[in-house]
Amino acid sequence: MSEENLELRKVGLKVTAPRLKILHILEESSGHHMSAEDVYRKLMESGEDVGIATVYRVLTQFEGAGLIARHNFDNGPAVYEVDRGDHHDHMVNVDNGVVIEFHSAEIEALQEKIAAENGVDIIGHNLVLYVKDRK
Amino acid sequence: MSEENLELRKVGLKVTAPRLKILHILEESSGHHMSAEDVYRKLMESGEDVGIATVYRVLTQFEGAGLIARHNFDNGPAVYEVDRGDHHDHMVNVDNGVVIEFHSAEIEALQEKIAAENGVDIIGHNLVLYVKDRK
DNA sequence: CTAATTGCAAAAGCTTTGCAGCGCA
DNA sequence: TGCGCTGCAAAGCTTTTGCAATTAG
Repeated sequence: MSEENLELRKVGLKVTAPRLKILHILEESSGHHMSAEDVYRKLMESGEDVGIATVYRVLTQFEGAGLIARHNFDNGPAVYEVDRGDHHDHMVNVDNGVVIEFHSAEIEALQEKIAAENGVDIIGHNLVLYVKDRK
Repeated sequence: MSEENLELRKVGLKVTAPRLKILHILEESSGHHMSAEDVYRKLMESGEDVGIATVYRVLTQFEGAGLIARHNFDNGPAVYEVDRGDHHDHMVNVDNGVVIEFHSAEIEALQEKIAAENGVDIIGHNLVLYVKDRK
């Protein structure tokens, strides 16, 4: 029984061909962020017979199960990446579309401090820096 | 000549009824964030005859002119607010939808530092904290 | 006068949903 | 076998666009 097989069982999802294929695509595209359309295109390229609706449904389930993380960069479609537990934020280079991941414990600490000052608890956050190459 | 009238001229936009009305709605709803649909609904309530397409076009123009700022909170439609030049980020209370604005010079400084470390310049950023009331 | 602006309706882009059939456990 | 899962097509929601008529400067 493969690892992906186990990952799916662990989160209570039936092990089906579409789910395995989609999870596999996301794992091998590690480093990139994939939109539902990107995943669907990859499936088509592999000659797989999976509907776009299934891609959306599976991505939503994976996200709910904590297997993947969803991000919304400004406009454009939502993108996903495998959630390795290492939280990070993103820098999007608007010149070439390259996405750099980063993490700042200091920023996170400041966020907590600000939330505390307002009497609330943070349950999630979204930080994206839009950048350009320095001339 | 009204102030709004001047604001429009200053950014090179013709002074038309739809633009004045939309700018007015945004200014009097200060504090809230308005989606295109929200603005359109207000126009309808006032018996104004403005198309939703015009609302979208005008909001886009206002944003380009720096009169207003656009935000994308997770899912849902884009929302706008008058840009008073005071940059700030947002905390969205997921329990009641309340949006709190905040600003942290420390966080901004850290962002600049991180960008510098990666050899890029920040041209914009997006920071939203999703929070809950503390129990 | 003339380019900018507008309303309408249609279309586009992304995502969700209804439904009947198929397949995992 | 039974419920979950799937593909397809249709619909939904937000936003954009083509076009002819209108209007600001």
